[in-house]
Amino acid sequence: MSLRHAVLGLLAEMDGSSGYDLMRMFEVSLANVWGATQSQLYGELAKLTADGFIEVVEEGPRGRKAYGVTAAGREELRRWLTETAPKAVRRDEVLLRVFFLGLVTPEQREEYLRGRAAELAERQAGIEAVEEAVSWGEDDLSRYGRLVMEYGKRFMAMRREWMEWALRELEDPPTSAR
Amino acid sequence: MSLRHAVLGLLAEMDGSSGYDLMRMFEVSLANVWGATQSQLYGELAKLTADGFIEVVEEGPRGRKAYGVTAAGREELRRWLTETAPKAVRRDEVLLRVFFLGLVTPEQREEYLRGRAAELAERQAGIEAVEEAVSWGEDDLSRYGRLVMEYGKRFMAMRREWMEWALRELEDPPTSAR
DNA sequence: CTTAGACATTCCACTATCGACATGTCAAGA
DNA sequence: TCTTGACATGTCGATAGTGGAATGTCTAAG
Repeated sequence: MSLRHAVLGLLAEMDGSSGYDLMRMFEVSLANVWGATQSQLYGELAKLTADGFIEVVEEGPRGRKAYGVTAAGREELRRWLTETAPKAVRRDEVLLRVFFLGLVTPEQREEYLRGRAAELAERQAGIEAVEEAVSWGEDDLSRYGRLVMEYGKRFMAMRREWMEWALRELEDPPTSAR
Repeated sequence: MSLRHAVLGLLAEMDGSSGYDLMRMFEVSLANVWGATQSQLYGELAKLTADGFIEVVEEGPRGRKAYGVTAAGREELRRWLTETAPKAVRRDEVLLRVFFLGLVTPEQREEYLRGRAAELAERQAGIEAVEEAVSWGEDDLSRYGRLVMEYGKRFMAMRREWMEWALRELEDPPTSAR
């Protein structure tokens, strides 16, 4: 149940945000870390309110509701951060397909890997665009957001290198040739 | 809907496997790539059978059912591999928490990162154990499984290095100190 | 003979996620 | 004034995923 904590965390750092504001943060800052759709987000806001972890602190124009985290919400967030263990990612569709690459032709294999590498290049460009666009302040979100961004860069660089290695490996098989 | 294709792919390479056999493959070979629980797996086998992508080719002791991929199944697999685009991962609980690390004490931040690094070391040991235990043959699954395994190693090494960097970054903040 | 443990399947209730749709407000410029 | 586009919230149905329990069979060791 991490969407809940993503919302709670965002709200804790950006008090008085609306669902719409949060949605934008999910799209920009959290895009590669924890995605969310509108329906999920508004649904979670309703549940969090019902559970007493957040509350509407102000109603603005266009039906805008600004939320704030309650004491219970802060406690829940602290509990999640310090007392629960994150579970490791164990799903990667790109890699899953690599596992089955033996089922297609050599040309298709190469096409697949080159295609993924191209996507990666695009995402890399995207992350650099965000990096330049975001005004990095001295607040906590900037501070730790920077760490996450650096991770994203390293991650993509690593994947790129691995793909190049895999392509070489495929055209020139190791030790015992077939 | 990738569980479906993971099952189909596994079955295409290991014809005549039972749900139980597949379950073990998910646990060992696919653990870091695409996880599945029993209930999911058996449910998917039933659906795949209903859709005509696989069929029971043999019934063994203990109610064992050995499955085989049908022509339609092979076609579906080929289609998936060559005509559909994989969607990028965009969920990482470990990183999500890093984003909110500003909400806890410096000691807890460090504890968190060190804890993740320890987990990583464990997983690294695990992957090496699997590497040694698995009999790497010359079949396709071994060939491409090796690529995936190499990815796993690089991934964990990268995360480790990043965590060490992040720890240094936290104790010695960059440019404009606070 | 007994029993532990691997083999093997199936069902269930719950929660999470996705994608599309519906509805409406407000500000600014043509 | 009209229209466009950003702002803003919400509902729905379908599918996917989790975790646990129930049930039973076969084999090998003691």
